[in-house]
Amino acid sequence: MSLIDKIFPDPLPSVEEIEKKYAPRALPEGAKVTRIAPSPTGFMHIGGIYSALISERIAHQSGGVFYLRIEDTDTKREVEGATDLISSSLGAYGLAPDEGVDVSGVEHGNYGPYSQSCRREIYQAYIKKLLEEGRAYPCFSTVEELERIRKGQEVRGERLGYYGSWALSRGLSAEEAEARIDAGIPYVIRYKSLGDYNHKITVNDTIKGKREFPDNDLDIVIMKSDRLPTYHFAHVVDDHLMGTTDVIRGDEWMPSLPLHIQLFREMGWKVPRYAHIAPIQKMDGNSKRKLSKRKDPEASVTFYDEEGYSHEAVVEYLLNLANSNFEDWRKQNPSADYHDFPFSLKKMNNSGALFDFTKLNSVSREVIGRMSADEVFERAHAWAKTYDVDLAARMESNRDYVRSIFNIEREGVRNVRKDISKWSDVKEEIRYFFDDQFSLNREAFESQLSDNLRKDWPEMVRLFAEGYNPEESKDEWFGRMLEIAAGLGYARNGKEYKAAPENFRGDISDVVKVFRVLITGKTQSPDLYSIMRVMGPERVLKRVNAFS
RNA sequence: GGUCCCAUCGUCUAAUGGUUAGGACACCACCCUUUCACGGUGGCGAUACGAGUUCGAAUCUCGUUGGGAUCACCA
Repeated sequence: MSLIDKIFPDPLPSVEEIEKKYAPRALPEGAKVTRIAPSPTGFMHIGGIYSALISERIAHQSGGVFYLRIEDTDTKREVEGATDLISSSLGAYGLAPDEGVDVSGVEHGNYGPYSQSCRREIYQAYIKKLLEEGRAYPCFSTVEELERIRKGQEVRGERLGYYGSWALSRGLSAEEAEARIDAGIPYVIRYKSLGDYNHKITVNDTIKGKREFPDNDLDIVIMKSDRLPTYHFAHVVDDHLMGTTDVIRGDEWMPSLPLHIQLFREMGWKVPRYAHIAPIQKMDGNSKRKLSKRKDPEASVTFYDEEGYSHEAVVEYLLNLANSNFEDWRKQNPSADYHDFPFSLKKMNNSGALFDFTKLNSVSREVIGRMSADEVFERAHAWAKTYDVDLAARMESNRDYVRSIFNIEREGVRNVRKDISKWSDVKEEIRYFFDDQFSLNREAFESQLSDNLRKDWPEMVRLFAEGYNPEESKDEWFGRMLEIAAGLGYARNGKEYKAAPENFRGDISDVVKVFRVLITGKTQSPDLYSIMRVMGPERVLKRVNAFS
């Protein structure tokens, strides 16, 4: 039995068979095939959505295909249910792939299987071929040995890695290798690199542009001792077979680009276009770092769900981060679908951007500002059902009431009020409309008033209650406010007051403030007249007369 | 340490050798106004530093400084 038979004793498909099965895709000219290839670690990073969004746009904008491939070759890190999380997150953000595993766990597409753990034989077939051609070899170095090599390189000031004379197993004879396999010594398969470190290769990245690197001369591991491929090898095999035209991935892969290109050429395959995207970062002290799974809650997509950021808002924010001209486009096309925005990889910046909550909130307020009251209700309610059941119940039993609260300064208004940036804001926004959640004591009330107001409010309240007509129009209501103001020595408007403050006890805004605080408990609220109409006369009078 | 990369307002960025260095978010002021908000107008605010090339540099070159990525049987 030869060395190769000892490594692969079981029958493997031939590479010809495999190639035949994965026929080139019949796609129109210019159509791009992209993928999102996450590891099922049980964590969905916002950067994953970012990269998926970019890949999805590039594919679908060109009439191509966007697919999902699960990179589960690291069995140690794998977490159960992780694939579901990936599929459902993509689905939720409107990024459902054309091929790959969907939310219900069913696989679609003709280029599968789309989980690397199910493609073991495919990788092995190609590794076997490499072995037969003498382009790969088994390596028996232990971790300790590797560590020793590294130390040796360090003390000599030499470059780190498994290459040249440091590549101990490279020169092993077939007999020696067989003997070790027979002895049950664990091994990996390494690619025998022919690259010359002193030779520079140039790569052309769609985002980063032309880059020069020393060629790869490292004999990297292509098959681990668990007989699964490493990322490097799986990437090359899969993206070839699955017909990826544009590999869009995080720029932490940039340094291994010479290796990947070398591998593509070794296999005799067309090298895809590469686009490396810079990570979303965060300020940590004086330096920037990637959004961290451990330290930053906002790194996880679940955070946005919990906070109640709408998916559109997150998408628009991300789009904005990727192509800063998106916001100009949005201004020009306020009601257009974001899918109509011409996304461009070239417009992406090649250093990472800092995540900015303030901007996210702003984008988000705009997004919600575009929604109808019904939409706001439905969306907020859907969120509340999972994240705030009390709120959900309240909304359900007061459907029309809450809907009309949402409609204050919304539909039919020139400029929509924008005070909700996420669904978790809703609770606070509607709280004071409910008697059981509204409480205001005299002290709290008076503490928000000026000295003059503290003296005058009982009279204001008396006058208000006296003339209150629940059916009055906004103008009538305001007319009465003006009368009350004038009668008590308050200016009719701020201008008048400012011109001669010594002549007045305050201005109309002070008068309104008394009622605003009585009715809402706050000095800030939407249009008071609308609030009163929504609340109804009973509630209004009760609150206005609370301390009289 | 080796390799590679990056550097414009606080943040995201525009300006591909000639602009009063533009916009958005945030902040401030004013206007509108029934407080707040929305909206409108304006303001604050940047080419990291040092040389060089050029009539002219944010832009090209070199250096300095600062920052990032990577150097696994992880992806």
